[in-house]
Amino acid sequence: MTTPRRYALLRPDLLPSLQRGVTAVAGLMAGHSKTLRPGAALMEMGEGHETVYRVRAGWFVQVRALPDGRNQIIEVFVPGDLVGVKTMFLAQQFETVQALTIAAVEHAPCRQMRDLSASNPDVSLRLMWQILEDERRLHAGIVSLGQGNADERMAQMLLDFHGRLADADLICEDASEFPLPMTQQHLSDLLGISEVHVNRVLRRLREQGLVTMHSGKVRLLNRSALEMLACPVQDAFERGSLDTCEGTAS
Amino acid sequence: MTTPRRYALLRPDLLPSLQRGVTAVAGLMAGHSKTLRPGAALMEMGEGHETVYRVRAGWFVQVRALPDGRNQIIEVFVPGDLVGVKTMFLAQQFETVQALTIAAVEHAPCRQMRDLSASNPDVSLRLMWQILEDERRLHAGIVSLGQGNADERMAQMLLDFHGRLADADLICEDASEFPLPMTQQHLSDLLGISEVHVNRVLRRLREQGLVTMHSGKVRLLNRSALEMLACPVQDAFERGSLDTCEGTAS
DNA sequence: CGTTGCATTGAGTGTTGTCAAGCTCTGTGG
DNA sequence: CCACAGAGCTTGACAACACTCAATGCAACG
Repeated sequence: MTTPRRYALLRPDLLPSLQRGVTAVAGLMAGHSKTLRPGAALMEMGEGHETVYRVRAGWFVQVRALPDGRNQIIEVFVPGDLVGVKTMFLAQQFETVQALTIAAVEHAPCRQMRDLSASNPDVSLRLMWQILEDERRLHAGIVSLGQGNADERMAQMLLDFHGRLADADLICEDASEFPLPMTQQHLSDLLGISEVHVNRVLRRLREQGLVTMHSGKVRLLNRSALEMLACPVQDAFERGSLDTCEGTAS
Repeated sequence: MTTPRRYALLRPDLLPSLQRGVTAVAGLMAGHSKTLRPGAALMEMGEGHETVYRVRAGWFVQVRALPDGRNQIIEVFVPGDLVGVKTMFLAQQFETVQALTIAAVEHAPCRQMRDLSASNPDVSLRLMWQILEDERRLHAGIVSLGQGNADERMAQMLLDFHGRLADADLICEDASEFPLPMTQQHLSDLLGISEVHVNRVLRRLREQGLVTMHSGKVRLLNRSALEMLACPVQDAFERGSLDTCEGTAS
């Protein structure tokens, strides 16, 4: 069997262990599920938590609310992601995790998961893998926020979601349309751009024939132009083998 | 015995295990050390790596180089940090880790560390803890880059380093001066601000009597004003109990 | 048919980036 | 001891990008 794209970065010899871990974690959670309405919080900032979740359906965001009313979306979770692995080890949570859509999760007690992971390296690897993936996305986010202008951030984000949904088998790899259940306000909080400017960037991309966005659906009209735009702030993994980037850079 | 501040966020019942893990990891690395000159790379982007390191002395930065010449510093490592835990599991590395100063590291083979962590939950927890700390700082970085203006980012960064050095017992908690072996170019790459603007921000802070920076030494002249400035983008842990923040916010 | 939430647009402002020059310090070689 | 070079720091002038404020459009929904 061949390595799925989502595990392309894993050391190949660890793949069997990870796959056993995925099964074991799913097994522990099987049968314990919960559904949430849009806007409902899965975890609240400032508390300790005793449960670890796996997203079965729907989208979630992890948001840091600043004392003066600003918000920063730190991560977005889609089906298949584990949520709350960190909080298995921490006494306190700094962010709120809330549903963007109608959503369903499975869950298991932290304590049980910790015990299982202590006795089963496969489970431990599964948990570690989730954190490593989170971290990879955080790195991408830092680069995007730190070095990208508004257009680059937007393009990078769109391609990132497209890739993640394809990895999770929620859309076909070469589908040009995919769901994005976020308002422009959400995008603003995710990209660190004002809401008004998000709108202007989207207009520009639309006018250039790159992307349209309507009622929660994104359509990528010119993927390669978008990749060109996002390229400077994308990591090699997302770029794939496509090295067309440094062309006419200053 | 009382919990050290650096472990304040860990679930208290895990503290003994973590401390055993720290010892076990140190034991595995004991005797294998290496020194580096400023600018030397510990790990290079694009390769696989077979070694995990622990910083014994000096500062390191993890940098993502963009194809058009821009750079983003993603993390900074100081003594006590483990470097390369991620790469124990990944086939490829996306960032370069390089020394800012003369530095010394201890190291152990990835494979050995992985085997040890599979058989010893204490070691596994020690590795996990490093990643969780990294992730906590990445979250702080995302918030700072996404929501903070140049002044806020600078203030947050200064307080962050002060706290980390104090946690690592490299300076006294209430010392007002600490080393910061970074050029303004480095700060620019870390904060996502142009080099010229970094200079302007520093001048402003100096003129307001908040901070001075000379030849790699920072002096915090008015810590509480700096905390006030950074407050919006700081997490509750860094703020401590100080809740003076939302005062006159719009 | 008004209300509500979200999207869109324009005008004006301000923070930050860019370009270009000059400065300070330090180490090196004459 | 001095001249020089190089790295890093400082400053000013100007341009660009992004933010704010404010108004309007638009669709869903009761």
